[in-house]
Amino acid sequence: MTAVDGDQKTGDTYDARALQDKWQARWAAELPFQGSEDPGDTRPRSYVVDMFAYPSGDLHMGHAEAYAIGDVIGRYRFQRGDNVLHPIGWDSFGLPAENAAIRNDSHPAEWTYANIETQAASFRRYGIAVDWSRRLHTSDPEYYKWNQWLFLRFFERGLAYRKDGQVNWCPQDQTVLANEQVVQGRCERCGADVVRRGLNQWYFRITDYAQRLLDDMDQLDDGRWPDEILAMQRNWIGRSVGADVHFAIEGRDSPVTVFTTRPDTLYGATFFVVAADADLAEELCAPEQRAAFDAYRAEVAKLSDIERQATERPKTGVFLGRYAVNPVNGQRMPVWAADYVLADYGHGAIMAVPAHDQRDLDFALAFDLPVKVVVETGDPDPAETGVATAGEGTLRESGPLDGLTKTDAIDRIIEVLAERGTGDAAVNFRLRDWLLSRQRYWGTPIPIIHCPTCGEVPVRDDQLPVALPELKGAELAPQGVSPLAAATDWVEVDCPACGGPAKRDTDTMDTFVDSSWYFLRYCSPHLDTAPFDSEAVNTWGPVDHYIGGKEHATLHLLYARFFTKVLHDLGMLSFTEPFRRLTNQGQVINEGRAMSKSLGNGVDLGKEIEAYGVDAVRLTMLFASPPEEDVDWADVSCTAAQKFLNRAFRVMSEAGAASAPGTDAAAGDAGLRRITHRSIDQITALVEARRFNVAIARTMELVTAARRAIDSGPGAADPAVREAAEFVAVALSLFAPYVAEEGWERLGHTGSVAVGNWPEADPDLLVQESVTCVVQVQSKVRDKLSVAPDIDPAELEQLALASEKAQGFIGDKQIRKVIVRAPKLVNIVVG
RNA sequence: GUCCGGGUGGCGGAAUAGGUAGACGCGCUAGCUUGAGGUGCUAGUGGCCGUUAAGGCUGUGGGGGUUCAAGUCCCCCCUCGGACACCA
Repeated sequence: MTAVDGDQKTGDTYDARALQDKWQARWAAELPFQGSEDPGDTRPRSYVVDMFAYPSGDLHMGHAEAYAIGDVIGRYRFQRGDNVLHPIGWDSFGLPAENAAIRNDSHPAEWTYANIETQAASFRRYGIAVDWSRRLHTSDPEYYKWNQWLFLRFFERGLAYRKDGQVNWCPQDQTVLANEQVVQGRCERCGADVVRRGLNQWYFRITDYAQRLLDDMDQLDDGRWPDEILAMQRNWIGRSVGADVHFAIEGRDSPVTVFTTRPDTLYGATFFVVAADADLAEELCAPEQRAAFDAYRAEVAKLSDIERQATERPKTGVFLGRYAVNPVNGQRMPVWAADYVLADYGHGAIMAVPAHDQRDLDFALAFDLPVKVVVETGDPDPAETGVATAGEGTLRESGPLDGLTKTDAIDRIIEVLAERGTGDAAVNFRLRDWLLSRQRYWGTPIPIIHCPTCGEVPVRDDQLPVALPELKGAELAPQGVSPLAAATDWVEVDCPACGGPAKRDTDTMDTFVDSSWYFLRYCSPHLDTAPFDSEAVNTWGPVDHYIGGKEHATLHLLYARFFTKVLHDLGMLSFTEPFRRLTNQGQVINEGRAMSKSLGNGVDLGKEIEAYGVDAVRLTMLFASPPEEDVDWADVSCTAAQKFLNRAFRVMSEAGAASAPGTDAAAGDAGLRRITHRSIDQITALVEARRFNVAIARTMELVTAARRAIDSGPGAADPAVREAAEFVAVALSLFAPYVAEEGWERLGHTGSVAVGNWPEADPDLLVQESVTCVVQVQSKVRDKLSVAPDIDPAELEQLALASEKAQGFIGDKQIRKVIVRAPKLVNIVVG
């Protein structure tokens, strides 16, 4: 029984389950939430997108929170009369389906599509106002075909390429991972320790867009995206400014370049370090050091990322038996290989300045290398203290830089290097290219054919999609190479260029490719000639409001921005940023912790809905805290939400029974009307500002005011009561759509409340008859006066000074000053 | 270590062009309603002092400062959470 039992005394209550069934059927029949493509439709367009769901099972509390927030935003735009596009889809490729298929000896599609249906039914029950006709699934060939098409466009532009490299390998999932998918040395998905592996893999050249990804953030700041996300992306992109310096290496024809942010310390460089796993280290190693180097390299290769990144780990390395030459003073510097230098940042080699860089100092002290102070900072000698000095100071023992400040020295040395042709100003980014190959089955096949004579040959557009071969069960078991490799019939093809025997690429794409552009596909989800209709996308897009979790700060949200810029450059989009506004919902936790099976503190969404009804669950989530804050389910009460909804429902019912729609509100009780219009004014602003918890609080106040008017005021038949009750229905349609619909019907309306009913507040009714003015003496409140809102300041001052209570505190003290802020405050300063 | 957020009643949270701190809700207390329980309704509820009362004092992590006035602005510190983490 989902109803709250009523009895003779409490009057009408509603049965949540009956309402859910009734209105779900009505919405399904009447389709009030479709986006219109009619060019003659002049309503303003709103494009609201929730991050689509992964079909891992049924919806859980986290979905309930996120989709409730997106739904309020979408429903508000519907109420404002916009032409709203609020679509829904599924991110349906990915590992869990594959693992389930291996367990159950089935095909990943079975598990995937069954879960999608379960979730779709739950979404309908949850009452989200979406356009079901645009539904998409990324695992449909009609969708992933366009992943392949887009890949080929990237490939043509050199933005998709293959290279050998040390890649992140998850030994559990038996696949490589992008940098963004390695979280603190572990696989983002399964938590296994990631190891390094040398492999030849496909990459997207996201680094080409590093600067634009930074620059375009000025379209996203000022509260449009959370500062936190922008900061995380900025850090992830990691722009550093400094110089490239070319060092001659004895016995090598060409110099080796290093990047440094401290070129001013060049005279303090005492040794040179090459990343141990870089090809350069291999090349520079002198024969007599070969054995030591090989042994060291083998050590390094064994380390997991976790071990490698441990902060207190002592510095290790090996001398390569070679010398570099400092371009400014001819100093010979021993060349070492070490794993604290990263192969894929900068040039994979550094000049080491131990006096002014802590890592170099640690290394120097470990291997007894010289420390030379060239910036006098006033701090004690690094060689003695073990603490490098990185602050401001004055240059010394640095030739032409002597006496300069750090900042001036940086500018000067860059000039010197440039004059001599041994260096230049340079910028470096921490961002790495996006590794997109995956050695797993349930994803988009990479549409490339490898031909022994022609090399990498793209599949022709008219041959797309390259559909997945049918594999299932044990055939999908991870083996370190893609399961696709075993499908020999599928792999072995003729080369599209020369016709000779060739092989398909057997890797699939990272599923983040799918999610990098799905929000564009919604605008023309059934188009079969292009990934999306540019005109439709340019009309709807960019997404006005995007809702989803902040765990995607440096994953999906970064990739989607990158894709949008590339597609813009390809002439397919008019805009360069995909999401105008971003809201990150908080998590639903329980008893202070994330819900988890091991803690046994999970809360089942289905059971909560069963017990309290959808409306009460939605309202509870939205009222508990601001959308971006976490909600602790142990701290909230669905019962309270249920009680409030019943109160609201009774007000709507009683008003509906006592008067008819269309009643002129002007004749109604003026006091209640003022409250109603103030509510309209405030709730409008609060919803616009995404402050749903406060908007709900104001709705509660309005219900209380209407209740009072019915019970001890002008009575249920007063037109002002109807006006209040109708706005209650409209406001609740955002948060608790079922009871809002039913209440609207009780109010005598036919059709849905959900679209185009948002009222404007009447400015005349926003003016209060009287306001409370506080009278302060020495800034402490001593009296309160009821005054007209437009009271003359001089008159107010006189009233305040005349206050007996105020006089009691003034006594015989002299009045020094009177501050009047009519009509709210008067402060009398004595002394 | 660096970078972001936060610290307001017993609890979730309101209030920032500086101007009545604690809206709304939970919980709690009392009363009405009720066969009982719940629901519903009414009143109260930051702390301290005060015989109930009237009233007073105090109060937004701590300490300074600006101001007639500070939860809000400035400086210093403490603390909690998150992200990144050998990025040269």
